[in-house]
Amino acid sequence: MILGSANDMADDTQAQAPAADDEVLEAPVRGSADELLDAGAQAPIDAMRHSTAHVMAEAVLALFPDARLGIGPAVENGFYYDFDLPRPLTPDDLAAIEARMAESVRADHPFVRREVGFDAGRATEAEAGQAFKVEILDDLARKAADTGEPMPPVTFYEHGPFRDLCKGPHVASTGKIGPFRLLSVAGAYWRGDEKRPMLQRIYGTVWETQEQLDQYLWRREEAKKRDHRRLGRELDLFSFHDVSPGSAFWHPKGQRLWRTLETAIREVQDRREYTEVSTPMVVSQRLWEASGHWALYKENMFLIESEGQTFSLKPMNCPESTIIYKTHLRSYRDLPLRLSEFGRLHRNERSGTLSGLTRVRQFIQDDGHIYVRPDQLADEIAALLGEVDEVYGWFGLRPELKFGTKPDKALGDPALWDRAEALIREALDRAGLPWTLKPKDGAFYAPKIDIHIEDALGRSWQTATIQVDLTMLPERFDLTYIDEAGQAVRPMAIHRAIYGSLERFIGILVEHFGGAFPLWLAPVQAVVIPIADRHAPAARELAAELRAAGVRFVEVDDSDSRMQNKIRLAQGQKVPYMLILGDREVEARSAAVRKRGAGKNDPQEVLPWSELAWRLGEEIREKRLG
RNA sequence: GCCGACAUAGCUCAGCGGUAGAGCAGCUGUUUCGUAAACAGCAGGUCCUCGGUUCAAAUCCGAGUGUCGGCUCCA
Repeated sequence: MILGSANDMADDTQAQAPAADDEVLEAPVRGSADELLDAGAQAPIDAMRHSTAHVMAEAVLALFPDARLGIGPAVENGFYYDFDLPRPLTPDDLAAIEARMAESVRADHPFVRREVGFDAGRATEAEAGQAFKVEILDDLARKAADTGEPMPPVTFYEHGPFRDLCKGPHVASTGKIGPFRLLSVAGAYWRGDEKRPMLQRIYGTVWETQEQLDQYLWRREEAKKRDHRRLGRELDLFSFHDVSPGSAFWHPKGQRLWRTLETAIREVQDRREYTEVSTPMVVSQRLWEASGHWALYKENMFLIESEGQTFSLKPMNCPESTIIYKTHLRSYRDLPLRLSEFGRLHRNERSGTLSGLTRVRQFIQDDGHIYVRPDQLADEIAALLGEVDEVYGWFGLRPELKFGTKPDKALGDPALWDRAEALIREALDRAGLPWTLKPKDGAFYAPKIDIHIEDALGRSWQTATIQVDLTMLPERFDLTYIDEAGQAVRPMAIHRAIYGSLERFIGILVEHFGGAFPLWLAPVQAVVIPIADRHAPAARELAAELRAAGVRFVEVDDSDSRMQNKIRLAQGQKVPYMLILGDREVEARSAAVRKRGAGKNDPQEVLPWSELAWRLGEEIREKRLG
């Protein structure tokens, strides 16, 4: 069971995971009034971004005098401000707000800081009908009362007609605000609490120079072009349909990606002495009661009634792994016992959270459960980090490790936690890979290492996980092995996934490569292009020779299109190699090799078939990135 | 789940009360061609679904479904 794997793993990164259009907009830090007041304005650019939020609030208030203000911090690439408004905003409204903002910038109002006594500050907001601001102040007051500290003074920032409760800092005047653009409107719960009112959040971006703004908008457009949902359609990899929301239909070419990845990780797992298992997808409620899922995860499970019994589609593999463990009495000599499983999982995610391949209801996980003696744990973790390093190297992805330690709510003996954390730390250091600490971010039953990767656009995604389970599987399922002294002893369990969810991983790879997969991974590795019909038989011969050499996915374009059109099509499908055959090549049993992305003036090789087959075969075997 | 937007041919989109359109893709024919689009013809639609308003609905209104942007959730 990979708790927190695949979807869950992903879930942890939702805040960082960008929207499809590459928007990286972070939610405000949730919690205390202090944090709500912190505008996120640390760097100078942030001060300008936060100042732009003030100017936007001024514009909104001018258009909607009854608007109530939430908060408006700077975020990565821009800012937002939350408003309670009498009606939903339209794109026209955004244009009107932008126009108002431009006026305020032109007027060059100075930002003026005012400090007033708490009561006066509260009265000011109360008179203005700004209930959310009053709430923030009341929270501050309550906190001061609780800690016995004196009531803090309240600061306002004013510019022109606008005044806002704010810690600052700000730029000197509105004229210092650079080129900006309002981007979108979204719903956002007040203080991030779904029980509180939903406000309208306007996102915007602002930069020092027009060039920077243009560059940013260009990057958003580029990101859209490599959106895996778009490329999935254009490259005919997969599709989604309303008959099964949140579950991909894998087309032949997408399935080839899946197969290639599966074959590759199996090779690693065989080498590392995993044994592969497969467990049922439909599982009785009784098992989930034993594992604790019924109490804590039932909402996310698809249930099936049959003959008076309740079953569920498995959302995780872990409990069933223990059933296989328990089919034998295990000896200390059997450990580590590495059980791998390509489990097909179903999780009934809330409808609004689904998104392409990155947040789905059905996915396949390259799951693994490793049962170890305590003395084997450190070595095993080190080996798993080695797996991650090797596998991510195939794609040119640099794994970023995050070490999550004991959370406040945790099961098991604290001494065991300390020990497990020390072992993880040791293993991380031994691996020599950079890692960061995320205190209290462990699972409730175990500390963990989550693996994040950055795609080509620098966006961070969580994919893999390594979790050290001292309690849950071993205790709940009463796992034991017989030690040297003949005593029954508890093993430790490691939950791990390297790709995580294949769906998500493929989605990330599509975006990472922009659809231009390296040869070893490409669903169409080469297209043989006969110039005229008379070259088609030779083209088919070449294709067969390539397949025999391990280039599995070769196509022959023997349509009656002209060569130019065939090249254009193959280029659009991002096929790594176009092999062109005319009279000269057929005569010499060679092919003109046009590589993906080659321009008019790039030199082009003409290679004999045998050499071509050998070269491409080598490129595949070495998983060369090209 | 919540807020908002969107849903027209396989794809990208136009049409926004008065007989459903384009480009690309597809099919057929002609063409056999040297590095990113040969030419011509044909075919292709419950305008997401259900209900309502209207003489008349792709178009206006309501509900549902799905998708998108966010928020929330996320063992």
